[in-house]
Amino acid sequence: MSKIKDVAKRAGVSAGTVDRIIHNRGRFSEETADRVRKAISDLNYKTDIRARNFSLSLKCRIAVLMPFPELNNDYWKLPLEGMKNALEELSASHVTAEFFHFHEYNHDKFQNMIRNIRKKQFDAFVIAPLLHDEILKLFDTLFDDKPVVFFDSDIESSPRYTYIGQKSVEAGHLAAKLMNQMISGSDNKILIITTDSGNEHLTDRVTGFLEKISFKTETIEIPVNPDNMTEILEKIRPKLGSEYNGVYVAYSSCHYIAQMIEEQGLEKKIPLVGYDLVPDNIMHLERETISYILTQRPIDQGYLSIKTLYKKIILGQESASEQLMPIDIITQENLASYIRMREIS
Amino acid sequence: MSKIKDVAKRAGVSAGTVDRIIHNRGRFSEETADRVRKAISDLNYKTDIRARNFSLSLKCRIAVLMPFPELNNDYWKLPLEGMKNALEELSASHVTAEFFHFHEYNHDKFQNMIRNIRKKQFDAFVIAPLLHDEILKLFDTLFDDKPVVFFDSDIESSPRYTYIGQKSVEAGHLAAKLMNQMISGSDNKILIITTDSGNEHLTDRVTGFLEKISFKTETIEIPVNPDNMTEILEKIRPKLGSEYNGVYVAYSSCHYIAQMIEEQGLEKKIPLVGYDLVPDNIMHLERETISYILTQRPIDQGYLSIKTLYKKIILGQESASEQLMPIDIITQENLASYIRMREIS
DNA sequence: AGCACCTGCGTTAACGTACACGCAAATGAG
DNA sequence: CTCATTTGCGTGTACGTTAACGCAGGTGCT
Repeated sequence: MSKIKDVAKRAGVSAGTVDRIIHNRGRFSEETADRVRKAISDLNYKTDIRARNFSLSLKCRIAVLMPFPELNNDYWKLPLEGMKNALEELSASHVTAEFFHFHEYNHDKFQNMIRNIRKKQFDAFVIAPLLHDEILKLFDTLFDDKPVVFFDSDIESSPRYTYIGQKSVEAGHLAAKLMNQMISGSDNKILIITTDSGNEHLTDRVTGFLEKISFKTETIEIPVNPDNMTEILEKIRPKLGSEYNGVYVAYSSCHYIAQMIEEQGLEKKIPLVGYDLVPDNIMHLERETISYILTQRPIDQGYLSIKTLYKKIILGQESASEQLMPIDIITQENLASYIRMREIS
Repeated sequence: MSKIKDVAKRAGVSAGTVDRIIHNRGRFSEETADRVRKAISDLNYKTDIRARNFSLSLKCRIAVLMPFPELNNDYWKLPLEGMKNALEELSASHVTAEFFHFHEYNHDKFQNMIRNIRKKQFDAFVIAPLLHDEILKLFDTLFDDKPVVFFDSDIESSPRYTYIGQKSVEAGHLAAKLMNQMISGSDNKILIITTDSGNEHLTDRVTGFLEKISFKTETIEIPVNPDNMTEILEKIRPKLGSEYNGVYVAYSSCHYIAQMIEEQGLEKKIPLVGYDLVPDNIMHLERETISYILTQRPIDQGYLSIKTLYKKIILGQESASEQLMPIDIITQENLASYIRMREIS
């Protein structure tokens, strides 16, 4: 391995000059630059990243903007867990993060949070961009040219660095295939449950499902923060097993239905497909009141978000502009193996 | 962040002494050691890993011992791919590997390979320990105290550092559940295909399957390197769809059966469950002649094998002694998302 | 007592890069 | 022709840890 001094000697200049030419800073003549560049390629010089890191003692201070972890049936705890894993792994590399949480529908508090972020210095951002418009405005006023990673959902029109996430239409297709397979006979009806949040993932998961399902369907939209949840559920209860022969829940609230199925003594008789390995869903998978849970690796999404910024800022390695997770099928039989995996990090 | 000199000052000694005490090397008195340890905890001193790496300029030269990549229907290309990804990511950290491939049943050539390995210097080993006894002998004569990672299968009695792999009985259970779900009626028979290799994973996958399958079964053992493969297949062909109502292949050769199913025009009529995303299986998944493929993330196994050694040798971070992969269910609908994932890293 | 050896610890160079500083030569303005 | 400014490049130091080296004082042996 040749060093910067070797290059300098070969080009007949000093190490300082080589450094200036490599980083295109300070002043130098084009002729020397050519000689130096030739020497670099002759010797196959690569700057020693360890010495570089040591010398620069780069820091990577990340601000994470995402909903409160306990929202959506603890869903947001999952990417959070992945981020914490990455941060621990990289703690020695001076990668740190500060977390800023918000409610999806409280714009005032969001603005307040942004004011807090402005008071501090960050080198990069990880964001679940649920509040499209608010986030877009920040590119001019807050992010400057600092790298921004979106996870969970994307704003394609934005100058973000990378999106780490999911393809939800495909997930809907898969859910429909599993449902089709579990139900025999033709005169059946599937209940689809979603919310009125306007969340793109949810509409995509429903659209995909409808494209491939072989049975009649009926869709119920549950409000985001329902004050009358029991009432809604009670309307569904009597129809389970009679009118509805299967249930598809497009988000993490699947366990509510599982609970009712269990109370009605209909386990294993009503196929139930939902999303996300949140604690209540795990419990019902174990009892087989939920047939299948689909996930797009939220823990990995969190992990990769931090890791991607580390690679860019500390190692100077670029990543793909889109990193899409596979759709995992989880059922009673492989659940344990998934939960074990979490402990690996 | 306090530095080693701060600790030294506080304990009234020099930096060299602190270093010796931290690493428990050289000579020092217990009294000074106590003072220094107190100073370390008072100041919450952590050795700066970047400075440490820079100073030591640690190298991690890994020898990888595994079957030739093209064996088992290209199966071994998968962990190999994961290792190459890790090596590229870590190239800047002076992690390098040399690959030594063997045939599972050629002991002479294996010994020859070992002689070649002895000629060079390695800091760590990654091994698919298919030849149990041969590998066990190497702990005394080759590995010394260097860390050894086993992947794919394990030798629990050995002093290896970590095992990265699979739980195959569970995979068999899952395969049976999927098969049960795809077949209605009761008077059915499932064909089970395995080999006579004695490979533990295969027997476990069959055992697990038998524990949970609801139908009659018949098992055919195909020799490892069959000279009469066509003959064997032709015996099966006429029974497909008549005698056998489903096929379970416990290893990566599933595509042979898929091919026959296609030729007989029995697509989607005969459920077929197999293992591993090798190219031929991918093709048949797309055509839906294979219903489900199960995998235990061989690419990740390779990736983690290298990464684990990097963490230990370069970062000084220990890993769990067993890292088990989840069992992934792959079908036509989520296949694309899995293949996309490969390109992330 | 004399000598060899051991113990505990301080000193120092080395690792390779980045960057601030400043000198000398070249250039330009008047 | 002089002085100020710009250009091109060399010098030197900092970054924090490691580990070789060696010194001073103590211990043990003959």
